[in-house]
Amino acid sequence: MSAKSAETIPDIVIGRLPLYLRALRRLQQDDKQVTSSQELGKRLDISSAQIRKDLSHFGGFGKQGTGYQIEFLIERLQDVLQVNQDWSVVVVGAGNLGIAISHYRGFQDRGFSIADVFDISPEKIGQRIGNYVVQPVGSMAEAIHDKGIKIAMLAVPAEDAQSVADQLVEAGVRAILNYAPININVPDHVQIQYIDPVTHLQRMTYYLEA
Amino acid sequence: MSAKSAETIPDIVIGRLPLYLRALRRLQQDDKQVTSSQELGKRLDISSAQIRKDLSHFGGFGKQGTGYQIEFLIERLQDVLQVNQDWSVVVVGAGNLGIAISHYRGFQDRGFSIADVFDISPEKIGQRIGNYVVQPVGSMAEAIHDKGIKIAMLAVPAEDAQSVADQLVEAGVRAILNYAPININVPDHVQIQYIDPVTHLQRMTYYLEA
DNA sequence: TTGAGTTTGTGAAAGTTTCAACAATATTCA
DNA sequence: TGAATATTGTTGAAACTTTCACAAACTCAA
Repeated sequence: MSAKSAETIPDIVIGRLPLYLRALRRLQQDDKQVTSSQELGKRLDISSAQIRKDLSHFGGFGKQGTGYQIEFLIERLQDVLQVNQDWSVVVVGAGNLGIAISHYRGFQDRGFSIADVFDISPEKIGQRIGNYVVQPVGSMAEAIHDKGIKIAMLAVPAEDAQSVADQLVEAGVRAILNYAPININVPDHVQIQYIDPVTHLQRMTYYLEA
Repeated sequence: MSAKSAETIPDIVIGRLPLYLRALRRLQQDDKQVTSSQELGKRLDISSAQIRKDLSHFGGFGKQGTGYQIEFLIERLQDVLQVNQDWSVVVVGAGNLGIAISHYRGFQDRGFSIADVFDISPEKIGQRIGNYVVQPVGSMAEAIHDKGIKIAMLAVPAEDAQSVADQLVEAGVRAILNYAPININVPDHVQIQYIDPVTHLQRMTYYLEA
């Protein structure tokens, strides 16, 4: 019943909230008004008890006998995750991957806008990618500082990832989504997440019959 | 000391093996011969005890007082994950994302080769993407069957993802890496993994100061 | 050869996460 | 209205995961 804002919420719970949010928005698109932990759980392949417990960390969002008002729950989750605002993000690296990221339409309506795209290579600089013009890495720190940017997506070669990450942190970035297939060390006050499709593929091949 | 091949290895352990493998290959590129659980742990931000325990599930790969022979450990992990062979993979969806995936050079030397790229839209079919020519989805099942393909990467719009996944499973695919921002239901004998950068970003914004 | 210094593999303890079950409350419909 | 049905939030137990701590085994230098 009560919001337990004093305690620390387990990170694993936080990690599921974006999945709930994504599923809820889809239900909303299908013109549904109300859902239940059971329905949501079925879609997400997560137990209904888990979903109720996760949500209960933030207060009583549901109604016994009825379930959850989708619109209301979406708003609450957006508040919790702080995606009820728009975050400006920079992309570093304008190779194939950086270009694909910069073209991706899916960030906008989920809380993120790409502000600038940077690259180190002279032949990339000045190149147009959609609405962006590739900027030199040399001007990155200033742009991040001036625009108060806190989030970066890193799409540079693995060899350069640590050094670029260091520069980003130095410039004030507090969250990095790293697409380079290498681990990066950042200070405790900086968030880091990884995207490496090959690790997912390798995790699956373990279970395949040869 | 002993390989406990009879018991089931926790999936969470399997999920870390690709990270170990990735870090080891990087150490190898730096011409290192030997490493320790401590060194690896420092790079990966995982405790050394965790790494030793994970590896011990598969047998004693290390030597007391010395550590792990990098080349040997890489081979063992590749065996365990079944990436000591090359897996043929199909890409479905030839939009921005599918094109970026098809161009990505990073699959090849980690155990995966793209065999074919499919799309449903007539204006995409026949289009060249690097070494591939986009094939119609109509011919997908036959190609998958004939080539014995077990793995697919899904880069279609969210609306189409479930239906395409169903077709893939029907055609014999046993592992799907889904880039569409939606949950998909597959039978128990089919592996599924997700890539949705926005969920990672939203997980990080929770921790940022507004 | 001996002793100091490493590092593994592992059993037991501590910590974390999931799940089952149920009282409380709401809805529906006869 | 009242019985049948649905669904939440929560408790406590079960399951799972990580960490601790140490004997055993190896290296190296004196």
